Formats: sequence, C-alpha cells, structure tokens
Amino acid sequence: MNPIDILKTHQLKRTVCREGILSALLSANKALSEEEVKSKIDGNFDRTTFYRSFKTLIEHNVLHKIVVDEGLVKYAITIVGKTPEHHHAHFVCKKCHTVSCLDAFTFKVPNLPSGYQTEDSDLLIKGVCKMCTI
Amino acid sequence: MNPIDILKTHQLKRTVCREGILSALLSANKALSEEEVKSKIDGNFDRTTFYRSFKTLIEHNVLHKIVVDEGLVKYAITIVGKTPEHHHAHFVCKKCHTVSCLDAFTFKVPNLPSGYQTEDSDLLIKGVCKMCTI
DNA sequence: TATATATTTGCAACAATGATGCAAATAGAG
DNA sequence: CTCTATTTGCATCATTGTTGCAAATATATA
Repeated sequence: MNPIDILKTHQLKRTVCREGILSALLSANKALSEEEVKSKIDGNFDRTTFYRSFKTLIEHNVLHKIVVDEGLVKYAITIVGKTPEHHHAHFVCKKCHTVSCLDAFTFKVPNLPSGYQTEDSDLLIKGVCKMCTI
Repeated sequence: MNPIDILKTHQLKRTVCREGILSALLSANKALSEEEVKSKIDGNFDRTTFYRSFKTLIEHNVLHKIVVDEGLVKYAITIVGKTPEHHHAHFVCKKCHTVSCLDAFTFKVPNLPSGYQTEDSDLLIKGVCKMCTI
C-alpha cells in the first residue's frame, strides 16, 4: 500500500502534505509524533496544514491517534483488516518512548458491571520494548 | 477517608486548595476535570495553584490522571488497596462523557510478543454507561 | 488541454493546558 | 509566638488544538 492508493481509496485529494505524512508513517513501522513526521518530510508545512491533514486522515480512519498520558501524542496508520477495528492495543516503551501499534493483537475486554455497554477500547501497555531489553 | 487524613498520610501540607480538590473528588465518586473540580470548590484559586496541587497529589499517588484522547483530562482518587496499582481500567461514556474509575477491576494483560516486558497498563473502555442506557 | 469549482493551504489569531521564576503569604515545627 | 520551608498568586512563556479567510491547488469536465 502506498500513499497515493490510500488517498484514492478514501476519496481524499492527493496533497503533498498528506502524501508526506503517509509515507513517513508507512516507512516508520511505528507510531510517530507530529514532530517526528515533520522531520521526515521534505516540504515545510504550516502547523495548521499539518494539524488539518492529521485530522482529515483520522476522520477517514486512515490514521489513529495514540495519547500517552504525559502529553506524548503519536499517530499510526490504521491498517484495514489488520488493525483490530474497535479494540486497539499499543505498547509504549518507558525507556525509548517508542510507541508501537500492536497490529492484529486482540484481547478480550473483560465483563463490566451490568448496564455498561462496551463499544471500543484502548489498551495502553507500558513497559520495556525488545530493543531496550537487550 | 477525609481530605485531612489523606494529606497527613502522605506528609503533605494542609492547604485550602488541596483539601478542596480532595473533597470534590471524594464526594463525586467519579473522575472530574479541572473545571469540574473548580466549580465544586468555594475559594477562587489561581490556575497555577490548581495545576500544581494536582501535580503534587499525582506525584504522591493520591490522584491519577485519565487522558481520554479527545483532549478530555480527568482526575480521580487513587484508593490504596482498592485501585489496582499497575493495571488501571477506566470507563468513558460516549454520551455523558462521565469517566469512571473501575476500582478493584482487574484484567489480564495478554501476552506480548517475546522480548516485551510489561510494567503498567491502562485500559480505557468506551461505551455507554448505566445511566445513559436507561 | 484549458477551465471551472470545490478543496486545501498558509497566515493571523485565539483558547486551553502545561510549565517556570519570583516575591508575598502561609503551614507547621519548635 | 516565631521561624523556616513550602505554597500561593502573578507574570510570562511554550505547546497543542482550533477557526476564519483569502490565495493556491487538485480534480472533474468541457
């Protein structure tokens, strides 16, 4: 899957900013912050353009946002058919702060007290990643 | 447990702001945003004081912060012995935006790919709460 | 290919949140 | 009651999310 096809599939216009964001995330293979994406892109875009590109891509389910509680915000590609639609799991490394999207990783949402209806869930697991363990 | 005892236990000075935050949260029985806490308190505190009081209380494990991805930040009392120390689960209602801390609610963190070491985890379940279901 | 139109960009501007330095006020120990 | 360390309030700043608007651009179609 390449940026152009992704945009076409979602009926989004091809713009340099959107293509840049997508190719940065596709090649990264992990979640990236706005800054990290920016540093991987040639063009110099306005912050608002960046922000709106992310927003549009998220609204069309091309990307999803991962908020780690200390103000760390990362974005990752939503791989259709691979990323579980409603029950996401992410891993944050406490050492290198890498956020990985645990694609295809499913977990059972435990039963809640009666009356509660579960729709989506986000599981954020914090620990030490493979690279930092060595 | 009352605000004064909580502060004493954690060797924190009794200040009007801290006591106010704690009594607001103790009586609420759910997570509250900064604004919600503020509206429940008599005194008119500077935003910085508020912010620093929350920070101090979080650092001493009296409170914990729940970040819902749409920029919604809530705070809840950490009930020692009741709130699971490292594996928190919270429920966010998509209708009324109430965030409840699922105290004493434990879940099994699924096995990760080898090499990953899990330390903490936050499970954020989104759905419809009891009140909004009726 | 040229053109029309709807979308996107860049800029200015603003709100909310997180953060720090510093002098004045205050809590708690003695 | 007094002293000292902590906390408060204020000013100030950075970052992130957001909107309005005119100019630029992508895409459909003539």
